Amino acid sequence: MNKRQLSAIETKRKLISTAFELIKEKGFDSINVEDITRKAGVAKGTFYTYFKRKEDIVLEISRMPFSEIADEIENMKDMEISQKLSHYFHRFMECVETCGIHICRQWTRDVLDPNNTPDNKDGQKWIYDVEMLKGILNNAVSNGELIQNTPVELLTYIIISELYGMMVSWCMSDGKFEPLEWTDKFCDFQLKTVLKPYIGK
Amino acid sequence: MNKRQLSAIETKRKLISTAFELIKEKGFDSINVEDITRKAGVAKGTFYTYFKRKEDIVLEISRMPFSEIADEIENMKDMEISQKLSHYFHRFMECVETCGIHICRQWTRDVLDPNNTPDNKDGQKWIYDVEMLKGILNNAVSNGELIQNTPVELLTYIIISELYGMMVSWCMSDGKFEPLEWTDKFCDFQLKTVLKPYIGK
DNA sequence: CATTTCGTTGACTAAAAGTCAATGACTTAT
DNA sequence: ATAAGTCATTGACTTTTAGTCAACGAAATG
Repeated sequence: MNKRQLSAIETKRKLISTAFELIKEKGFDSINVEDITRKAGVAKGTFYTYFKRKEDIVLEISRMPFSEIADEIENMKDMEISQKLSHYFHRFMECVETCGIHICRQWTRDVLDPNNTPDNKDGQKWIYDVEMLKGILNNAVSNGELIQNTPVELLTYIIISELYGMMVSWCMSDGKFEPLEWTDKFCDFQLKTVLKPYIGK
Repeated sequence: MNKRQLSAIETKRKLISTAFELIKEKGFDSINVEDITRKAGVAKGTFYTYFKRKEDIVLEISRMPFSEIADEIENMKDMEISQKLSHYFHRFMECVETCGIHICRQWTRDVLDPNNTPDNKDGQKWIYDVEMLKGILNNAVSNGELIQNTPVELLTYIIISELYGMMVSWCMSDGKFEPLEWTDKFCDFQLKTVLKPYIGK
């Protein structure tokens, strides 16, 4: 990797971290692209070298903390399904808290934005979550933890709904409650209930 | 009420129903304010007599179908809590289907939009839902259906999360599943589980 | 050293949201 | 009946900011 490529990566990194700070503090709509580029020390046009639309940077910002979760789950291969899912829930909400309300708000708005071009679809963490969860469940079916005719697709959507619902409610309520406290107290419980009919052996 | 006031009401009604059709068909971002006013047969400026921002009309559009639910619940005074909640879930999803994916998407985006001015806060169905649910639960506590120290506030948020999570997941998945089918199959079940520890007598 | 590549620049364009002074049909007062 | 006043309506205009692009020049290539 040569000097040019390195500085390009550095420029993009700088833009992402600057945007993270600015959005976390002031909110997405209160800042414009020039605020980001000015603070990052580059020209406005540079932003559009790395991002198609202003909105796209939020997907990248959130990808950072959330992507770690996938690796962590990967390392829990031999643990039982409820532990994996509990961990996933807990860490998801931890990331929600790390990102803060402005970024979670905007992230949700982005994913619901129909102008979000198909090229960005892979920037949608949403997709990964669906696949990751399906993987966890399918795995549990393979090794007999869950019975053969478990409705994996359906359970995936139920579980994801719960998580996203929690995040969205948190944003809507302007952060009135503690996301983590809530997950730890109630989601685990609900999780076990949803899975119970399908537990094998 | 004189002729002028009547025609003003009619103008607003026309704008709302025209916007409903247009947004349902093409999506909020694909149409502009002039598309709405042109089709409604009024000038652009008229839109801003009735709505502060383009976004505000979506809150009004969705208020129409959803507001009926409150009345229906009111008329179920003597029924038991699980029936009330089941009905609420079912009707909520019915309204989601009636509004269609474009409007549900934009509605969620609006409620999460920090530029949504405080004057509009009462246009946010969100608030009504929270209050209505709290009412149902508090009622059940009063008449002994639920035990005295039921955490009403917490349960309210859990139930709402579930509903909104379902709607948001539906929007995110581009309408891949049938909202109503889902609610009827799973939410009732989950609902009963969440309430079980607090059932009185 | 000549040539090409490509990250960077910032003035410029585009698009549509939102404004507001003027209008005239309708209401009210005399 | 007429004048005075009100207010819903109008559409040209302003504002804002996202997004474009031709030109630049430092670094890579041969």
